[in-house]
Amino acid sequence: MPQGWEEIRSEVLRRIRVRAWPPGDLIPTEEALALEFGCARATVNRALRELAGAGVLERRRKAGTRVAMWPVRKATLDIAVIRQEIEARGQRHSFQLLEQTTGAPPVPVASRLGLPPGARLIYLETLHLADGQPFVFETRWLNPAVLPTPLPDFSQLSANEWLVTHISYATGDIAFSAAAASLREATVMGVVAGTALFITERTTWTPDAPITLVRLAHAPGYRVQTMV
Amino acid sequence: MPQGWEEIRSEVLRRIRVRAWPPGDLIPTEEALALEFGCARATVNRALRELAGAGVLERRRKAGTRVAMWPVRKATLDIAVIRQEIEARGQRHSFQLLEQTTGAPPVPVASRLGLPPGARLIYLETLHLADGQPFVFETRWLNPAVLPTPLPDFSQLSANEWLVTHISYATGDIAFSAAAASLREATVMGVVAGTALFITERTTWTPDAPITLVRLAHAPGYRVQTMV
DNA sequence: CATTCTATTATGTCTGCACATATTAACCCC
DNA sequence: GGGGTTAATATGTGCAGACATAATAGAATG
Repeated sequence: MPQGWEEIRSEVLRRIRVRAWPPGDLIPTEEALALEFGCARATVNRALRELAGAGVLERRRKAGTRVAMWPVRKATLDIAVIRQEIEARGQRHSFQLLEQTTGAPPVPVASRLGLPPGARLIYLETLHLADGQPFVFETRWLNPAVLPTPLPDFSQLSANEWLVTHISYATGDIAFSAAAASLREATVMGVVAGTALFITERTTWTPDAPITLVRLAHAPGYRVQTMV
Repeated sequence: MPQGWEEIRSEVLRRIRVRAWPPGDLIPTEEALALEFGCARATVNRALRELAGAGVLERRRKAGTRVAMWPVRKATLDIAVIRQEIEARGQRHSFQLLEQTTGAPPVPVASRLGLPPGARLIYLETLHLADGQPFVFETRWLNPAVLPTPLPDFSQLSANEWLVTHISYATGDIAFSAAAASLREATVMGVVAGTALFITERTTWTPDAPITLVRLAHAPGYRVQTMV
């Protein structure tokens, strides 16, 4: 049994769960709770702030704190480097650089990266293997402006890993979807064309320039999982 | 330009991004940073704690704070009630209860919920529509022990919504995957069998008992998106 | 040389206080 | 009653100081 702000957090959560404080209800002020729990207001604040961050409470100055009417569950996913993800499963990671070219990307790619249609980008196709079996097929458009000259050798160190270690903490967005395997994907991954694949798409930016747009097609059976 | 702990957070992040503090690097102590920024240690602590929560920093007592070597990006997804999700797109939500039976679930379902193989559960099939078009096909196993008698009328208020409003803030886990549409799913959703569907699976618990296991098969084109 | 004990150190958390800020509720005046 | 101003209030954030805790590095021991 913890004590301190974590105990207050769980006690408040307990009261919400047993519906002592039902959804939409206004709960006591920080001051009142501090008095009840015999602690400083800052401690209560810490606990309630956490719950508000998790979407359980809604807080507004002067209006007070109320139990969220529509609990927008916030699921947090850990997005790791592919090699790490495979090794965390106890498997051996390897990869093959299947293609590397330079050219003008399709219009949707350029526009998503905020580049003019004629911009020249590097295009990479990499197959990542877990214990020798296809795991992820990575297709990537990469902005050469963020790379050194001469270019890194992406057949030795995967672009995935090179970027993480050489471009620190860019921002970006991630999307998940499902798609049927294209002929190319099917061939590379050794599955029947049309197989349902789990797709991850990421766009990454520095404050100044776009870095990369990558599409990861995961082998059948892949799952992204969270503990809430 | 903010000031206070948020300014410290962005300044630290900036230094990491420009590689003044490269991955794996030990950064100054809270005390040193407090001195540099001319604020209290608590303020620095707040900023660094946020960055550690985001996976950018790794902190250990006595060992100090270092820039994460393998940035495990934490993507946060908002999981809303289906009706809300549809209405947020500016579409009209409706649903049809297609089936409601009671019986022993398949063994994998029972074991995932931690129930004995013979336990009797309620089984529901619900189709959610957006502007009259199939949006999500929901198949759900529900523990009757958490329900009142008589049972709620799930043809009037969807199980999805009933649970959210009557069972406050349970815990659980969420998984995403891709799967080919089964014959049943294809028929219900009006797609060709084998179409790649985006699947969400959720297990939900109270502290005492399992509540529900639900599988959501989303219509083609569905995406889950995050801003990091 | 290996191992256990101990002191040191950086972070984790708490307290009590203060002031800032957003927002509501009350008030006044027309 | 309507509309705009003002006061009250709950949360947001800040500070300085204190002690707790974990983990390391060094000292003492076999």
